[in-house]
Amino acid sequence: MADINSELLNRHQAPAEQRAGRPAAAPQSDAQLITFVELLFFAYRDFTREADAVLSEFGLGRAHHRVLHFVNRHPGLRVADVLDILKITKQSLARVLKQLVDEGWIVQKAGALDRRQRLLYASEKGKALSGRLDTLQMRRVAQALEAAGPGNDASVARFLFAMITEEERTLVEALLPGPVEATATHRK
Amino acid sequence: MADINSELLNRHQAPAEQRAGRPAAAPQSDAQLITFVELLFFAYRDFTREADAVLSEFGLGRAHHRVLHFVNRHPGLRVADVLDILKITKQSLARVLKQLVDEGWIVQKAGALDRRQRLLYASEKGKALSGRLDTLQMRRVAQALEAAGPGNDASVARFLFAMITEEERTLVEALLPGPVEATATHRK
DNA sequence: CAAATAAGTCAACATGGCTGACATAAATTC
DNA sequence: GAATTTATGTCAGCCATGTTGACTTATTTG
Repeated sequence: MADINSELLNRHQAPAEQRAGRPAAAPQSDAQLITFVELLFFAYRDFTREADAVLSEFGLGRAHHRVLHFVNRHPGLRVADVLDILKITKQSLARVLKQLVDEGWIVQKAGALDRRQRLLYASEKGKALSGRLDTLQMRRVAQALEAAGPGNDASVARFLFAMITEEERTLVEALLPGPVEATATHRK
Repeated sequence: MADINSELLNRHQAPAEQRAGRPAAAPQSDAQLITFVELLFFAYRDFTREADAVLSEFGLGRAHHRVLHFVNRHPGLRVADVLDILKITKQSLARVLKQLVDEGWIVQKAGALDRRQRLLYASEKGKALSGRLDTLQMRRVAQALEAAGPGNDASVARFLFAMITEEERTLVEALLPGPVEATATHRK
């Protein structure tokens, strides 16, 4: 892995303007947009790292984390809700959910109104683990928001929110702790 | 999936202040930080969707995309470089790289100085596919940057960059088309 | 009561990670 | 020049997590 840095440091690409026929009036050059594409990959790659390491101590994976997280944040979530949030199939969910229930991270209760429903709740143990993982990820995010600069939280939130497929945005907004526009603490 | 919206819309959680003993001076409330954690999940989930769909038309997956992308962007990349960028094992890479080479998306040339090296280049066909996928993802990013607000590009870039594990940042910066601080077109 | 719905389950398969062990060719070092 | 290190490839197998399709059970609803 020796000299990847030295090799690459002198390889910054030519400006997009001298590439395909794109007017200079474009809001972003291709090179700038590619920067964001690549940053998203790297950011997400590392975003999940610490949590994955903790999870593996308990014989759990990222899939378990996602289920536990949303169940913990939304007590009483139905199985169908989780499927809709994660966009995975019932069978994929079944595998990880079964383990989470068998090992006591999540408990199921029949719905009071509709007894076909299995409402999901994090157990004390589940809450503790979910909280621990949340702490790791919140710490990383907090640090990154600081780097973004004070007063820029809402911009970052709007960016991430707009990355979501349009049809999904109302569901996501309903799931979030609060409206996307209210993520700024320092300024509006 | 009927009533997830109505169920959830009234479930916004109590402010973090009335939770564990955290001073009010904290730069971000827990709820706000969780918002970013969740937004990252949803944003990335959808970020990869369109590209995955195109890739599957060609019998390729996300792993192929990542290799092809970085090889296309950095012609002459060595196998060891790709491993270091993607943080996967040689055997994982071998599987997808073999297919990319066998099917003519990527070509290998022995290094001129060190003939043990297999320098990787995207073929014309590979460049075309990579470009097509880049276009999809750049379009999505451009739209999201617009939503973030003009002049906020650099903030978003700094946020994403700071999400990367510290030790990896110099390598990533070397790979990007330009310095992270130069992502703003409208203002500094 | 019939039909629709919520959830669970079985079987099989694909993708993309992983480990460990070993092979080959070329470069480097002694 | 022989020995070692390095860059890459490869075999074999395992694991996690996604997929499809078909079918069951309990319960609610029309």
